[in-house]
Amino acid sequence: MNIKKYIAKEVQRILNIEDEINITLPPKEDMGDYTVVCFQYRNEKLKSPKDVADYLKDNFNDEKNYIKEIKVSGPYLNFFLNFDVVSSKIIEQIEEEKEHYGSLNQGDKKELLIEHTSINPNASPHIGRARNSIIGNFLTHLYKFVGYDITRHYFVNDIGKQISMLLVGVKKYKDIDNVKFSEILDLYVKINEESKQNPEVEKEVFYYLNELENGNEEVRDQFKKLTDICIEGQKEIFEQLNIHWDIFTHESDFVFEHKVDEILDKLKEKGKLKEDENGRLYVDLSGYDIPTKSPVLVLTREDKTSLYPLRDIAYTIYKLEQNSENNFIVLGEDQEVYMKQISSVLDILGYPSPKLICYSFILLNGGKMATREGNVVLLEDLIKILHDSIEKEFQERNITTNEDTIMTLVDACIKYTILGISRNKIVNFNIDEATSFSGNSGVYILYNIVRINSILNKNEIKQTDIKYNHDIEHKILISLHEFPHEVNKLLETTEASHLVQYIFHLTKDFSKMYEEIHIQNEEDEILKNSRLRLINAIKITLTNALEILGIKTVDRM
RNA sequence: GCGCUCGUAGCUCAGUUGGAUAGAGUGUUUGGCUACGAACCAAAAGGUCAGGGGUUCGAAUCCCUUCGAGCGCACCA
Repeated sequence: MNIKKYIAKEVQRILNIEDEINITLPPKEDMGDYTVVCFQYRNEKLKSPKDVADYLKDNFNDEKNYIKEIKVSGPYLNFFLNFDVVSSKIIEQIEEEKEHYGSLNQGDKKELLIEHTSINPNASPHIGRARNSIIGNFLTHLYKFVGYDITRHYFVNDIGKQISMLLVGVKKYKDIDNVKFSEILDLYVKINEESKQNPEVEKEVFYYLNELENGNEEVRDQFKKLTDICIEGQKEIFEQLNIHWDIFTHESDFVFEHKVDEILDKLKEKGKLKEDENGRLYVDLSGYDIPTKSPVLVLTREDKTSLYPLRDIAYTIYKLEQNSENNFIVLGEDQEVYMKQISSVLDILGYPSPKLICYSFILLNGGKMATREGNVVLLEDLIKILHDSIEKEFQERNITTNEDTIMTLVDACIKYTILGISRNKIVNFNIDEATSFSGNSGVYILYNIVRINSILNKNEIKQTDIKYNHDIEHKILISLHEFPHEVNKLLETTEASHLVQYIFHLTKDFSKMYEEIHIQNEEDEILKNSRLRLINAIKITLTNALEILGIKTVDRM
């Protein structure tokens, strides 16, 4: 059953048009349950929107008896649903589909490849970087939910200047065999400071880079050792947020396996590879619409060692060869133009481009976070702070709990907060707000699901007739029925904040229902059961919605 | 300087893709735990939707312009 489609079809039939009919929700509940705005359907015969509304009302054939009343309110045509018929259909659909409710199996087991995070292996991730991971993780769960078969990729940047810089730092202040992940960030900040004063550091950095690209096995081992420590450390932190990957690909592989040389050869064949007076190789991208001063992309240094774009192109082609149809990448806004350059090169080489999901930065106290400068809030620190304050909340309430529950709440707080803000909006990170558990927060949502559980555990659901007699119940029913539309919308916009809004409104409505009407003490057996089934349906829908965000629920808290 | 993104309540953000009187959370003031968990609910106050112009039945939403913020603009990754 799809009530919107039902109404839309009938409107199309009456007006004899093919246009997509936009069905909206009226601004106030007492105005109706669904609205058709009639301005755009005026024609020769029906000159005013009110004429259209009247005409639609008079000719509407409600053959399934879903509609109780149709009211014309100026240019608006408002539909009041017949809940005696519709309620049980909505509830039964959710009960049948359970953990799949909301999915229309849009993916149909097709494969989908997504790359996200890919942090430089020189430090512990900060919350700015985590936005990438959390969005990537959301997309993974979204597409999985609608039936795609997902492969998650992580590009290990193990060959760049930063990692060489770090190597110099570690060698200087520490021992490469004994350095711990937790020490890496300090070492990295320290050596960056020093390289500003001492040009010798930079020299050394390039020395190791050169040796690496020239196949010096010992240097290669050292790079590998260092990146492995970092990647393992990062994985451990992301594990706490239940974020994982299937495939880790090392950037250096594309150099050692001469994949980058193949790219250069192909570009040469196409006549697009040029060399400047210093011996650097670059691609000429004139003809492509790229907002840079000069339409070129430099691929190698003077000594022909590869620059990042060249290795990235090789990597992207590797991914495209596995999946060229559903190929996603999550990148910060600073990479947007760069990605256009890469796409242009891919086009020259005859490849499509990955679908780019972009997001704006997270600012700290109004300023940008920079690993190099050390002014960052580390994800692991945020996790600790949240963990401790949640633990304290439990103690104050005299509730015994466990580590799993606390960590699920921590995870919910972080993801809910980050995903609640539109991707292209800058996030001003505030530690006090991030650790607030009241109002619109992940904890609020999980708390209300716990209240539902608490009632369901004490009462058995019997399959009786369904009836509701309260406005808030009707409002919730419509929200529940809207969920598959919401998921569909997500696939178009890939904007998680829409779903966060949906979750919050539904949760708030439940909370209101909980406050205003009896459930387990209701004497009318049919009403009581209907309400139990309603809150169970709310639980299923919320759980599914949270699953899409990558958030788990708890039974008790 | 040019390009992209953003500017909505004291603060943090929504706004159903151009529709009805612009909404939440937080903060402030106030009321509610002898009914299912008060990490909750209810009420009040709070707005020149950055400013100006335009498009039309209708604009926070689209176009132009000014101001402000973030990001980017080849040899970092």
